[in-house]
Amino acid sequence: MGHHYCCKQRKVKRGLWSPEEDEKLVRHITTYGHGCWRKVPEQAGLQRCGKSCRLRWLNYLRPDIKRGGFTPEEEKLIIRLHGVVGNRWTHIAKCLPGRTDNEIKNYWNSWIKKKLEKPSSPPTTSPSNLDHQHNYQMGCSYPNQQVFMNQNFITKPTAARDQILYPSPYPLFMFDAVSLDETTNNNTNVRSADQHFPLARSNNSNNNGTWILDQQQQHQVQAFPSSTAPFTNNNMDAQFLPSFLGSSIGNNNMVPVEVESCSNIDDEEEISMECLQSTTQELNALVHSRQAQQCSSNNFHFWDSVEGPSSSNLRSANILSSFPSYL
DNA sequence: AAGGTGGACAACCGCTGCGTG
DNA sequence: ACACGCAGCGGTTGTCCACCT
Repeated sequence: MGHHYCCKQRKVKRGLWSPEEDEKLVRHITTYGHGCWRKVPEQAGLQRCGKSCRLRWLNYLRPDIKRGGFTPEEEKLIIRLHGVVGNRWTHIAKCLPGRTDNEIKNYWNSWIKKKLEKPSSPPTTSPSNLDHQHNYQMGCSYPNQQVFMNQNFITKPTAARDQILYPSPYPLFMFDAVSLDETTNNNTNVRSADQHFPLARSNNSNNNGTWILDQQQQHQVQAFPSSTAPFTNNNMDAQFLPSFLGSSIGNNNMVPVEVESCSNIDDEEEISMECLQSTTQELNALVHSRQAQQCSSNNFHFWDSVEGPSSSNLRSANILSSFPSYL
């Protein structure tokens, strides 16, 4: 595939923008607004694609762009929000005034991801130590999904592993803390979600699917509608849950990595929590709007992608998005 | 000083979803 | 219901530059 439709019609310049081009674009947009982006290059006298103009404006020329390095607070917020929404950079960017999705994405890819993937030194599999480590594995993107793959776990039959990995009728990205805790009693390598993640299921007796965003803050989050329970232990393994820990991915692939616990993140950032709540509510709305259609057709996905067996370079293993791929 | 390497950032590409006819 | 145009999004690639050997 080639250029965008609007770029095929005429010769367009590509690559870095010159100061003159920037000036033309800024002058045009500040005077007339962007209107239809496709017409912008023509009206502004630029040999650029409208899409390119839009990107240049949004990511660089906008007057409210905040320049300079990310503050520790911003970094914490990014990590936290990424734990909720995954790679949905625009959602994260909305919570960081003056920052663009592209900037955050780049920052994440170049810095935070490395930080989170940094291998513990030296790696240890001692169960007694595991409780003090903040490790998680490939395939377990977020702290609330983490499962420690020690020898005991790896050698379990696939079904048993799935039972540990998917103990809840809820998707992994909102792990059931209760189930996890129960599992933890039998397997010390599984950590409770609420130790690491601000989302934990409410203890209310009717178990109606209400989740609490950071139990201390008591932000109520409706994660899934109470009326539907599309997943049962009987059907989830075969239909929804890939046994990605099967023979194709074995012990050798499991590289412990160290990650900062979310519990270390300051909770007093009111704006962060508001933003987090807002983002979560937005996502819940999405879930609500699509839940009936998706769940009833057994079309729910838990991962956008799973590291395949051919991958040998585990240091570069991606942080996998745990978000349902339809979101 | 010159070449190699890796990180940071900017820009591009292709896909998706939405609005409209 | 369908096709099309378009904006927006996220992944990927390209480029620049600082640092290292």
